[in-house]
Amino acid sequence: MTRSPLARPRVTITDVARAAAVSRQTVSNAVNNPHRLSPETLERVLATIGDLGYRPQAAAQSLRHQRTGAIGVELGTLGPRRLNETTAPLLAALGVVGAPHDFHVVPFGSSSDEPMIDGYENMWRTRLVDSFIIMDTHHGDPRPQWLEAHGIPFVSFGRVWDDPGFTRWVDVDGAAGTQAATEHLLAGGYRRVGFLGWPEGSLVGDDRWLGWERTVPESHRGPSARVSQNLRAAWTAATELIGRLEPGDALVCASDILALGVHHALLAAGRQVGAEIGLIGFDGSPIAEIHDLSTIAHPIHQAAEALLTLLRGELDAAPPPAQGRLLAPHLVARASTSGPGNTHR
Amino acid sequence: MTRSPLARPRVTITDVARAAAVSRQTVSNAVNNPHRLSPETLERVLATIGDLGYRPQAAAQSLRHQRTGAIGVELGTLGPRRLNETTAPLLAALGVVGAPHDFHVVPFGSSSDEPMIDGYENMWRTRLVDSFIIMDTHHGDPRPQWLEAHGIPFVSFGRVWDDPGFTRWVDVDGAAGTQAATEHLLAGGYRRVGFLGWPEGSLVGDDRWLGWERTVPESHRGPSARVSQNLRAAWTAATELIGRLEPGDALVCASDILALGVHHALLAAGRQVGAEIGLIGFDGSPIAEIHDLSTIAHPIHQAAEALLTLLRGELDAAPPPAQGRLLAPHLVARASTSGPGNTHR
DNA sequence: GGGGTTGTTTTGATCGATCTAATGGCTACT
DNA sequence: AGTAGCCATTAGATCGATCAAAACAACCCC
Repeated sequence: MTRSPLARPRVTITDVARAAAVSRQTVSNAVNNPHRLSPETLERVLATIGDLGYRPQAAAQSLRHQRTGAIGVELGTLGPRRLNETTAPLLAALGVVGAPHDFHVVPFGSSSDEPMIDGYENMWRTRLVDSFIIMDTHHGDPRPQWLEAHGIPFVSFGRVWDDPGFTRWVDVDGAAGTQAATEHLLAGGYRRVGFLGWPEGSLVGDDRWLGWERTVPESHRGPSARVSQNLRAAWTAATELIGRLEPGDALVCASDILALGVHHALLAAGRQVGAEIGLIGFDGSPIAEIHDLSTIAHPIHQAAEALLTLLRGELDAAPPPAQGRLLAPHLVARASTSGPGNTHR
Repeated sequence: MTRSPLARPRVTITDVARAAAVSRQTVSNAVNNPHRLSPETLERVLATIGDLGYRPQAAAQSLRHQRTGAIGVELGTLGPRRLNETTAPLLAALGVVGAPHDFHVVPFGSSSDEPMIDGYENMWRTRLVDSFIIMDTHHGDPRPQWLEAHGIPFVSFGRVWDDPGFTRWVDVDGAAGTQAATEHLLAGGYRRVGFLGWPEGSLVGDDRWLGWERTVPESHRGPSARVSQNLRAAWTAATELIGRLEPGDALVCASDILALGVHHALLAAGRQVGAEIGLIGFDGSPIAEIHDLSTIAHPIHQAAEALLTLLRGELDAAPPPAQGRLLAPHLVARASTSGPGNTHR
C-alpha cells in the first residue's frame, strides 16, 4: 500500500519550510519574490522545493487571491445552439495557451433552452470561475448586457453586434478570408471566379461576400448565388450555377458546407473538381479536409492568445481597448484549387 | 459605479451569519445538515441565504475538503492525436451531467508530442484537478500505468487494452451497434446486407465487424470488404464493391467516413442511396447528418453518467467494479435506409 | 553610542468554509 | 436538589498560501 511521493500526503509549503529550516513565508518568497532572499537561502530553499517536488496548491492560492484563473465557456450542447466546428478547437487552444498564465478553462453546459443565464450565474456565484468568454453572440443576445450589468469580467469571440461601444472582442476577418481565397484562385490560373454565399442580411455572410466582391476584377467575375447554410440547398443552387461555369472557372464559397454542396453537384455532373473547376470553402472544418477541399481556416491559436490578453486586462481592471481585434484567417490549399488543367495526384 | 449584488463585495458565510444573528457554523449547518437546526432557526437562516443570494465559494470548500471536484480531460490538439468527433460532445455532456454533483471538467492540452504525462503531472500536482478521465487509450499507452502507480484517481472512456484486470472503464458496444444496423436494414426490406469495415486486427474494427457477421443470415449476406479509415480508400473499395451490389441490397459501414466513401461512389455511379442501395454508418457524426446518412450514434449522455458514477466510487475509495461497462449505441435512421424502392422526400 | 539605513527573515492575520469539541438550556429521572 | 441526557448553538482550530508589518542583523554616520 505504499504510495509514490506524487500522491498523498501532499507536499505543502510547511513541509518545505521545515525541511529547509526556514519559515513558510521565506518559501513563498523563494517562489514569488526571489530577489528578497539572500543567494544562499534562495538556493537552499529552491533545492528543497525541487527535492520534495513542491507545487503551490491551486485551491489555497485561489482562496487567498480571490481569483481562480478559471474561465467559464458555455457549450451549447442540446437545444438550438449546437457545438460547432470552431468551438472545440478553440477550447483546446485556450487550454494550451492559458496554462502558462495560470488560466484554465471550465466548460459548462446549458442542458435546455431555459434562460441560459442560469449557467453563468451558477458558475459566477460560486466563483468556480472569475471570468467568461462568450461566443456565437447574436442579435438580442442577453448575455453581454447581463454580464456587464453585474460587473462580471468577460470578453467575446465574435463581435457584439448589439453594442457597437463594446470593444472587448476578437473576431475573424471574413472579408480578408474570401479576399485571400479569390486571390489564390486568380493567381492559380483560374479565369473567372464566382461566389456562393448566404442570403444577404447576415453580418458574417455579407462580410465574406464583400471580400470576394471587392477583390475580383470585373473582367474575371464569375456567376454568384446566395443560399442558406445547408447541403441540399447548396447542391441545388450549385447544379444551376455550374451550368454557367466553364472549364477554368472557380467558385469561392462562404462555408465548407456550401463548398461541399458544390463538390457534390460537380461530381454528379461528371465534372472534375480542381482541374476543371476550382473550389474553395471557408471555416477549415474536418469536412473540408476529408474531401480534400481547399478552405480558409480560422486563426484559432491567435484568437486564443488575443482573448486571453484581453481577459487579463479586464481582470486587472485595465481600460478596454479602443477597438475590437480582427484577425486574418489563413488559406489551406488542397487539391480543389490545384489549378486548371492540373490533375492532382 | 454602483455594482449589483452579484458582484463585489461577495456574500460570504459571515455576512449571512451576521444578518441572521447566528454563528457561521449555524449557517453552514443550515446548508449541509439542516436537521441539526430548530425549524425556526432553519427557516430564518435559509431566508437570509435567499435574500443575500449566498452561495458557498468553491475555492474555500476545495481547500477545506481537499477536493476540488475538477476532472482533468486531456485534449490532444496538435501532434498525432487529434480532437475527434466524440470528444467534444462528451466534454459537453460531462459538464452538464457533472454540475449537479459538484463536478466540473477542466480540459488541458498537450501542445506537442512530448512525454504528454507532463500535462497530467502539472494538473495533479497543483491539485487543479483531483481526478482524470482518459480517452482514446491505445496499446502501449503509458497513462494508465503511470496514473495507477501514483495513486491518482482516474477512469477510462474506452477499454484499457493492455490491462485486462483494469475495470474502471466505460465503452461503447460496437458489435451491438452493427447488429442493430443490420437488423434495421433487414427489417426495412433490404434483401442482402454487406459490410465495409477496417482491416482485421483493430479491436474496435473487429468488434464492429462481429456484430454484422453474427447477425446477418447466410442467405442474406452481401459482399464485404475491409479498408483503412479514409475517404479515398473507402471510395475506391466501394466502387469495386457496388459493382457486386444489386438494387435492394444494403451496406453496413464501420464508420461514417467509410459510409461517406460509399455514398460518393454510389453518387458517381449514378445509383440512388436509400431507395436503391441501403447505407448506414457508425459514430453519429455531423458528417452523417449533413449527408442524410443513417448511422449508429454513441450514447454520449449515458457514457458521461457512467463515467461520473465510476469516478465518484474511485474518489471515495470504493472497490473497483467487477467488470467494465459496455453501453449500447443507438440507431439514427435517415434517408439512406428508407427502404428499397422508397423515394425519400 | 544613539539614531538611521538597508537587507533578510519571521510573526500574525487573512481568505471562506467546515470539522471537532465545548457550551448552555432544557427535560427527566432518581 | 442533583445529575444524566439530549438538543441547539457556538467557539476555536484547520485546510495552504500570501500580505502586511514587525523583528532582527549588519552597517554607516555624526
